[in-house]
Amino acid sequence: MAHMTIGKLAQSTGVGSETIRYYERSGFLPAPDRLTSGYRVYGTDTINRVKFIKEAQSLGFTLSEISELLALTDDPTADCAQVNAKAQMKLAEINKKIEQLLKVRSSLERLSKYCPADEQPLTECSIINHLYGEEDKHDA
Amino acid sequence: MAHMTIGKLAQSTGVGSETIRYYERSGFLPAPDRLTSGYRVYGTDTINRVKFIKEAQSLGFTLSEISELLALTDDPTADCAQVNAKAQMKLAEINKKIEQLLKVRSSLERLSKYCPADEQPLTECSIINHLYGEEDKHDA
DNA sequence: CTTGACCCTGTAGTAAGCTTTAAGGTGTAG
DNA sequence: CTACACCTTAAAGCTTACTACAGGGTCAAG
Repeated sequence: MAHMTIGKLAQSTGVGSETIRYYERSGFLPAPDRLTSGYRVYGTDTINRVKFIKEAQSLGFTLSEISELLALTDDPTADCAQVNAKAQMKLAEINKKIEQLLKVRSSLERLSKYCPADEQPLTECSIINHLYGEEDKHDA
Repeated sequence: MAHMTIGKLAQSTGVGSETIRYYERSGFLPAPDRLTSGYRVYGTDTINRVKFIKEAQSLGFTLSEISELLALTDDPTADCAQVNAKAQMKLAEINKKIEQLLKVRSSLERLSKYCPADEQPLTECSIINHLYGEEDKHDA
């Protein structure tokens, strides 16, 4: 299994062949060797690189950020501090998103709490009334 | 101020004129009356509708969901339960997102915690090692 | 009457990360 | 030899919510 075509790589990494070609086109994966037929041939190192991308995505990194991380791993003078800085930036972003969602959740929970949630007409609906800019009767 | 052109509506609602035309094109706002010049003319009801859209967006609803909410407000047989059902679905979505982000945050925090974060080479970096699929030495 | 702010339409571009399509060549099992 | 799965390319399409542009018409002030 030292050498494989794109379908095998796709299978080994759990992504589609099209996605792999897309990664190549976009510069996230290097151009692989080719058979005389033109078929792409990959070694196991590419499996690792694709898995790296997937793992980093699951940690919330975008492809362009991942591309920067990959560049660091390809740079012999790169150090841990550079990687950690990126992790800290991502953590800050994630914290911000969590904050926002918590706020949205509590607004929605509050509105929903006072909604009769039955066959009342919408004039009685705390949610609709709020959306139409009316003052809430149940402000904290 | 009972009647206004698109610029005034935009100003009153804090969105751009282009956005208002976009909402119309997309069916979120009804086609307004026109002057002989072709200029759109709006009444104050449209201000409310645009504000409704913005408020609902800030609660995490997408435009197509908002379109459903607007359809309910235009339907005399609609009741509160229908609105609340949508609010509950949105709450469930938001909760799911929050959960995911909390998981991602704790992964990232853990990885970062064990990263030397100094001038160590990347072979010592807990973050990079994790991304390359190596087992963490510090699993809980 | 000119200037400048405003309005019109239709089309295309943006971000992000793929997915799909069209039209065809290759490799292998039976 | 014939299926049939697999591979190739370039280009377009998808989603969401706008935003920008080109090329033109309108309105009010001075």
